[in-house]
Amino acid sequence: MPDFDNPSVADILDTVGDLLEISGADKFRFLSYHKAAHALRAFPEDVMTLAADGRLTDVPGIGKKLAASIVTLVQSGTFPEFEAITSELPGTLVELVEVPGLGPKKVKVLFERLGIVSVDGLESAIEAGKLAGLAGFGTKTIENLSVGIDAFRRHRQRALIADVLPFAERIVSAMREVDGVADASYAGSLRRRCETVGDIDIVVASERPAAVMEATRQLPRTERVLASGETKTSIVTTGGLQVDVRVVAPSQYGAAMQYFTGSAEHNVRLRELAKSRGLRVNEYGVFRVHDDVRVAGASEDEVYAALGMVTPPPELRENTGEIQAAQEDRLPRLLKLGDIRGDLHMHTTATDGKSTAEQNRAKAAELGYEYIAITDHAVNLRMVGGLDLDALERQWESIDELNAHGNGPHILKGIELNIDDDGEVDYSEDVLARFDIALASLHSGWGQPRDVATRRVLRAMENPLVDVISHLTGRVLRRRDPIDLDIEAVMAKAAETATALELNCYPDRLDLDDTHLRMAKHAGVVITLGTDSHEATQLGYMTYGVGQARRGWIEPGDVLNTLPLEGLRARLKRARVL
DNA sequence: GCCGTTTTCGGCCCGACTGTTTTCAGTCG
Repeated sequence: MPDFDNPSVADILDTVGDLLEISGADKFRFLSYHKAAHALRAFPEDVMTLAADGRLTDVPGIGKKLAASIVTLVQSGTFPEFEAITSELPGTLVELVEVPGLGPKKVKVLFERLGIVSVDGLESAIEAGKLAGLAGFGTKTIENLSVGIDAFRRHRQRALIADVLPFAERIVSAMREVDGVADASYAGSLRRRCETVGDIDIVVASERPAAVMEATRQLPRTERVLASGETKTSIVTTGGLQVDVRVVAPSQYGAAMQYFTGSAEHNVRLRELAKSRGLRVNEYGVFRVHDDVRVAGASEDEVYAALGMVTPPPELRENTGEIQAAQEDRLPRLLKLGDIRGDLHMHTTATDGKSTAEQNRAKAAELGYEYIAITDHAVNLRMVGGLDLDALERQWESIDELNAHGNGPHILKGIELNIDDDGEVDYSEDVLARFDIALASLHSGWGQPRDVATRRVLRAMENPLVDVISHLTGRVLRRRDPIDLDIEAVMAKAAETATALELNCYPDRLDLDDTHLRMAKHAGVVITLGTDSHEATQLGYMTYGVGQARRGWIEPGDVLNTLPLEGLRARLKRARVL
């Protein structure tokens, strides 16, 4: 029986949905595939169990038809609808839809008229001038497609941390079950909490490496074994992700973890430092050069101590000042998930969210939060039903009701405002004054010149009732480049006006990035963390934001929502004028 | 294709922006 998990089934459903859309199928038919895929990804039970128990229809969005298809899929590796659509359209068309500027309709034209089935094919066709004269493809569109292809190439290589981390954790669990294994962990960019990762590095401590190598080759979703030797095996998963598993003796585990966690730059600097002390560092330990005696290696702390420093947290290991800080024992005490007392950015069914305020509060209670802010879209974002004054009154009333009755985290009345072309926001001052917290963000104008875009953000920060600028650059990882902003000017204005900047924790945003965060800290700008959750389960995305914050050297004192509720209120910008 | 139901079929959100097919389709969110 083929091995499937929720993401791999979801990926197949998404492919069918995309191909159906390209083929011109009914909108609601292809959307139902995407809805089912999305629900399956977030569903807390495994698809194989659900299929075996006949409970797939428990997943919202999966009805009788899709349940039967999924059962067939997990039993046979395919299902009739998948076969039918992939015989009509090549599956590679899906990648073309990923190119910014290309949607299903244009992809269909490219396929039918020019036989283009891939991004490479599209690029060749553009270079050969074959698109000229094609209906719907003017000079400007063709020009934009070339840019889109570049962006596609630049962004597609690496996987999002949120897509990889759960899989890596399952591999680690599997490795720990292998006979003779003393310890196992993921290392590399994943352990450093990079926002995207190119592969998964696993380090295993065992005296019986052969058993570990065998277990690696047998991992679920292994498509291809690239290499498999005595202590190292590399595989490629069905999702195209490379996994490298390395086995060392338990006494070498710390050195191997240090070595494979990197970064390369961090390790180079460390080895230079070791050499100056008459030492040598490799994945097996720290050795004295003159007599080759091993002086450390069982633990990372031992390795770093041998080199005269305390252990820097993995998130800092980029050779950007952490080694000197570690030598001087003045490493920051980085933010931890447990420091977060509430989530300051989420949407509800009042706009484009899937959960109610009450459901979000229930999830927040699970997470141990003291408060949350409901921050639905403001009126000018009409495409998602942004809230007008009447809708606001209704929402405030229901929040008052929830806060008065029932227990759970306190709900703050928030809003996500739109920064318009002049840097103004959706409501007048008297309305803004009635929120507990107001975020403002860019939702348009992605191609604007730097000075124009920057002016909008600066203007918004001058509003005394805009507390936070949310997802500052608007980037979407692997999909949309950040808007071109004068970040320095933004930081200076934020500090001057006491406007907080949000670290948006949604996995494909993670906006601010690590560099911006360090800039903010340096400038004395306060940070908020918000998940931008569109359904209650996504409140769990906070962990990815905390990882990013740590990469940005952020400490609890830099973050507003580590404060208790009254402390938070007192520190929001509006407290100065209200 | 799912869902809810006034149980057997109709509803499923929609507006702004872009480029171009100059009156609107396609993309985006």
